[in-house]
Parts: sequence; structure tokens; C-alpha cells
Amino acid sequence: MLTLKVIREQKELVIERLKIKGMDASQTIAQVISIDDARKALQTQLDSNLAEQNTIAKQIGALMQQGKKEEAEAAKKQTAALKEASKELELKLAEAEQKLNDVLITLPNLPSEQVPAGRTPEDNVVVRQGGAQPVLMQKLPHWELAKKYDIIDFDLGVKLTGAGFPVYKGQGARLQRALIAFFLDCNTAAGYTEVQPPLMVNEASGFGTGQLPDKEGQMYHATIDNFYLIPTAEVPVTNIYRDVILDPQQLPVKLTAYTPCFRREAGSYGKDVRGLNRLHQFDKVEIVQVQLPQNSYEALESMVEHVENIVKQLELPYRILKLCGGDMSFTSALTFDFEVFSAAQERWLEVSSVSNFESFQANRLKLRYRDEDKKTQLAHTLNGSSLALPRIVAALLENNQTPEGIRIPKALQPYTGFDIIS
RNA sequence: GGAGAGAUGCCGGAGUGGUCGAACGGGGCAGUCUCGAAAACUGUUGUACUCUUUAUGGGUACCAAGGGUUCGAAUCCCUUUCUCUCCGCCA
Repeated sequence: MLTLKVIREQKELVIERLKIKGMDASQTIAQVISIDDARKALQTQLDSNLAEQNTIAKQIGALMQQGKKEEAEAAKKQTAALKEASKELELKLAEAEQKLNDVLITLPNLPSEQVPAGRTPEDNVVVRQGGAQPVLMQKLPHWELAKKYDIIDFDLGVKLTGAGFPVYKGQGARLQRALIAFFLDCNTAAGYTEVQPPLMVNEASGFGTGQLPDKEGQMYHATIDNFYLIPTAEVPVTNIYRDVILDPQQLPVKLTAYTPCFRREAGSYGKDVRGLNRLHQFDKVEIVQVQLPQNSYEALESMVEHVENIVKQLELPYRILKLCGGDMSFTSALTFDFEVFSAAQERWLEVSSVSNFESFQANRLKLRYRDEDKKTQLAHTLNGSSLALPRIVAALLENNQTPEGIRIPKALQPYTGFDIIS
């Protein structure tokens, strides 16, 4: 959520920047300002009403103590009208606040200056590319390899739950566990503290990171207890810092978490969802940082390098994209996507997305720190996948297929305990 | 799931209708002392909104959350959430 301060004080800049995300915000901004003006007027009026009520109440107290019953009774009558007016003002104020909030949450984050213009994924900018394309004797897609080596059973998952809930078996299950442990070790070695959060969150957490109210349909909802299955570890991990004021020496916060992720993915179809490409339940290791504003872009850079280093160790062909305004998420100020090339499907698969949210998330979370003047300031938050498993597995299987079996990259072998899937 | 007790500031903890944004203690911060530190002493110590003559200024709200009673609520009532104790169940 953008801050009112920015909207009010830098109106032109806000409108300008949101154009890069393909939005004409001028009307919305005008609306925000007029609602806020009304809100302020109501607040002022209500406050002075309440002040008067408080004064009278104190007088009544004093009169009672002096035993002046009749004067006290007379004063009581004065307050009736005030009370009624206050009640009405309170209602109107709450209404205005609600309205203001409703409009504010429709405004996406401002893209940073670095964000390239553009509307579609084709306009994203490739910033780096690495890893060698494999030369394959055979080009089976991963879902066929999964069947051939009996390591991932999609049909069995359908029996147990439904489409998009695969069962990993034997070396396939071990590969999952190996990747999770490998990623976590890479992250903790880089200074991230490992946490294991709940896989279900309450409503307040859903609001905190912006899944609610608008993306409600994307989450599985346990209605009896009103809990939501997390779509990403970002939700519980970032919400650790909801309503928190940090001392500057506590920053930066660097956390990593492995969790399964649950996504309803309503409306997906076709080759996009084939095999491991898109699942309802999948494993992901996430990294999250809370930073001082002046350090957040440096931190973003270091997160990108960190993820790149992991992908390199997996010996996969990859590229890093800087997302254009039109392809960025609602909450992001700058996003780098990682894609690995899946040799049999002959397409790039997104395996990580690393973003700086600046203060957009923090404003909604009320995540602040105290600056040198002891004033509270919004912190900056960043997160990224480090990494999401299914598409990494897809690429590993497809790119490393040989007539003898599927080779496991060196870095992973200590974790799998085998060097080939056969 | 049943019965009972409870939730107060950074922490501990007092407060059962007015003088309470909240005693007292600890912690933090600033100062005195010191070459420096410790100790001691003194002062200070939340968040948000808002107004104006933007100031070591005024007002309002906040004692788990939401509602109610009252001229007046941390204090009384209702609902919800959470914690603890006992019983039941259980990896």
C-alpha cells in the first residue's frame, strides 16, 4: 500500500510512475485526496466534540464530589446532544477511513527508476545468461522421465487428492529432500536464519502480505477455523514482522524458510500445467530480508547474485530477466526473474522471482524501525525464491537425461547420496 | 471437547467507576561524578491520528480485539481470540 504522504506530496511523480505499470492513476489519486480531506475534517470535528464531552464529564465529577447534585444533573443533559453528534461523526469517520483504504489498496506499488517500459513478457530485459545448453541424445519431457524411472507419480496423486498433487517416490522423493536441504544450506551459509513457520495462517496475516482480500480465490481456505493454507512462505515469514518496530541495529533481518506451498491456480490449463510446470502443492525455499531503505537495492542485488550462484551450482542453463512495468507484480518496485531452460520442452521455466517491495508491504504490515531521530520509519522488505523445486526438478530431469539414466549435478550428490537416477 | 482463572506500557507488576496514559520496580536514553568504566544520584522514556501562531504547543484515540451500559470505563456487561490450571483425547 502506498503511503498517503507520498500520494499527497508527490502526486505528479506517482501518476508518472504508475504509467510505467500501464495505469492511469490520476483519477484515483484525486479521489484519494478528496476522501482524505473529508476524513480530516471529520476527525477534527469529532475530536473537538469529544474534547467538550470530556470537559463536561470532568465538571460533573467535581460537582458530584461537592454534593451539588442538581447542577450535575443539569450538566448531564447538556451532553446528550453532543453524544449523539459524536456517534454520527464516528460512523462517518469510520466510513471515510474504509473508503480511503478501499481506494488505496487498488493502487499498485511504484516501479523503481530502473524498471524498463513495456507491457508484456516480451518486453522484459535479459540482464545475464549463463550455463551451457546440453546436447541430448534423447529429448523426453520430464513427465515421461518421471514415469520411466518411477520417481514421480501424477496419477497416484490424482487418486489421493486430485490433479496437481504429485506423489514423489524412491529416488524422486530423495531428490526433493536433497534439493530442500541443499538450498537451505546455501541460504544459511549466506547469513540467512532458517525458520519453520506454520503452513496455515489467519486472516490478519493474509491481509498483511496482501493475499487478502483480492487474491482470496488463490488460497485454500479451511473455513471451520478460518485459516488459509499458505501460497508461499513469504506470507508467514513476512508476517513475523507485522506491527513491529525494530531498532536499527536489528536490521537487516535475513530469513530463509522451506515450506510446501498451496495454490488453487483456478483457471490454468494446457501445456502450462503439464507435469511439474504448475502444481497445487509444491515445495519452495524462500529468502526474505527486511532492510533500511538506503540499503534495499544493494540487498536486492546481493539476493540476485546469491540465487544465481545456486543455479550455477546446479549446472542449469539460466537467464536473469529484469521485468518490465507491465509484467511486474502489483506489490513490487523492481523484480528479477530467474528462468532455467528445459531442454526437452524447449522453453524457459520461471524458477525464482526476486523483488524489492520498498515500503509498499511494510506500510500494510506496519513494519517500522526507529531512525537516528527516534522517529518511526517504514522499513523496506524484499523476498525471493531460493529456490522453487518443481521446475528445477523438471529442468534437472530433462537436461541431464542420458541413455544410462539421469545424472545428478556434483553439488547435489552429497545430499542425494547417488549420482544417477536409473 | 468440559470446568475454572487470566490478558495492563520494552519487561515484571499495581490499579475494581472520576484526580489514570496509567503507581512501584527493572530495562533503555540523557546528565552529574570519573582519565575511562562500574556504582551512586538526577532527569527522561509508547503508538497513531489531528489542529494551529510548527512548538521542549494544543486536542483525540489506544490497558488482547469488537460491541454495550454510564455525564464519565483499564475498572461493570456481552461476544470473539489467546494464555494458564484441572479433566478428557492424543503424535
